[in-house]
Amino acid sequence: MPRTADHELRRTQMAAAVHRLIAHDGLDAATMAAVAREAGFSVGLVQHYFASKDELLLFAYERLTADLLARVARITAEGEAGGQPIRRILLDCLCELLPLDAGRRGEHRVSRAFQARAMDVPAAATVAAATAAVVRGRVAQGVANGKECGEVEPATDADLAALELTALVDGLADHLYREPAPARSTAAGAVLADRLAAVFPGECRHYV
Amino acid sequence: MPRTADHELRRTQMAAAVHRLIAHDGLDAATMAAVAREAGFSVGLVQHYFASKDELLLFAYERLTADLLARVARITAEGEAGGQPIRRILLDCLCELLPLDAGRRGEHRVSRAFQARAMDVPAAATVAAATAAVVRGRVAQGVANGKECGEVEPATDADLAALELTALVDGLADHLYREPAPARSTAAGAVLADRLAAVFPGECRHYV
DNA sequence: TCCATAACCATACGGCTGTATGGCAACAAG
DNA sequence: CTTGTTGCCATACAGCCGTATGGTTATGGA
Repeated sequence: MPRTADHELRRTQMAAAVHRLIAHDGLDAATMAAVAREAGFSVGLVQHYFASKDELLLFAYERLTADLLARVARITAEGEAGGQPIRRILLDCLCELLPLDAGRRGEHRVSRAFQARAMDVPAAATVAAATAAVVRGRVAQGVANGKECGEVEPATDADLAALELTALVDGLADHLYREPAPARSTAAGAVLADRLAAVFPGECRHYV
Repeated sequence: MPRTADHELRRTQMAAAVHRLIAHDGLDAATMAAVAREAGFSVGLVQHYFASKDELLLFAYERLTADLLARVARITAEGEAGGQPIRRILLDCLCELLPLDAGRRGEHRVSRAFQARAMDVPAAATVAAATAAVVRGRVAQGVANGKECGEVEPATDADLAALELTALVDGLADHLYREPAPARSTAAGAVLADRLAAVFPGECRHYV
């Protein structure tokens, strides 16, 4: 066998270059030549690892959403380990989705660019829909769990509550990106906390 | 003077062509050549009315938001003329922003494409921010008016309520676009109506 | 050592882009 | 009926795009 390379590493490097380019200059800036330059490779090598530009962008999108979901999962795990009430864990998770610092602002920009692309490219639409469904499902599960432990009223519709909370955080993210003033951030946080408090009015009976 | 043409009409026709192209095939489909063909003109004529493609797209964006705001204003005027409570008027206005039929789905697609572009083009960002501010301001005004006539609790923060409602409708629009199932539409409508009922719990004392 | 094979690169190519240019046609004003 | 101006068009052009092609380099196994 000839020399070997770390395929996973290479693809990760190229996806990261795509993310950086989009975060800095938008989706149109992520050309093959620009991605290669940004990643420090030749155009030919990018072609070697991705059959087409579409495939490269799709991989970069999937990597982005996977990273985001992993972060949310980590926050959830930490909250559960720390014995936090579900309301608090969900608040942390949803706040993680807001563009509250430079890093998340960049991530939001990349995410929105791909979501716009998802309106034209079916494969990207699948990724967008799947990601949204997972997030909404996790929130719905949290609400359902809240009923078990007494944080949530039994009459609450978990799916409807999850739809409201995820839609709200999506919209707040857009507003926050347009108006990055600190006052806006605190307002958005207040709205989110208020709605979560409304859905989770009780205390977890396991800790009372 | 030589022969005259209706500048406003021509520009409107070209903006409409841009809208149709984006609604059907995305922002990248709106090339100069495609716009000219779609509008039934030559490329040179499009250049005659718009100094650059950026200017054309910006005009098309402004026209889109102006049309939308005009529709909202019309709904508001009709609701007031019909003696509807503010809660009901706001619900009609916000539902107008949801992609509930083919026409509004197309409009949503165009709007999102421009919003994505607004992340790269400052002039477009100005339009996006201004439009969002106007909508939020109108909702806040509605809440403030609701206090006057008894529909809203005096302790309600109008700006915070407006932020929540506009963010919610934005997020719901995205969810609805991804999942056009009728069940999702009714769920989104239920969430919106529920939140409006929470902000406007009272009845207008002018009609009691 | 040698060599098959994968990693990697430089470059060429056709196609499409936005814009610039030059010219023709039509109509209001004199 | 001219005439100057504007509406309108066809085409040329430079540049960038994604992709195809051919070649060079390096290395794990025989």
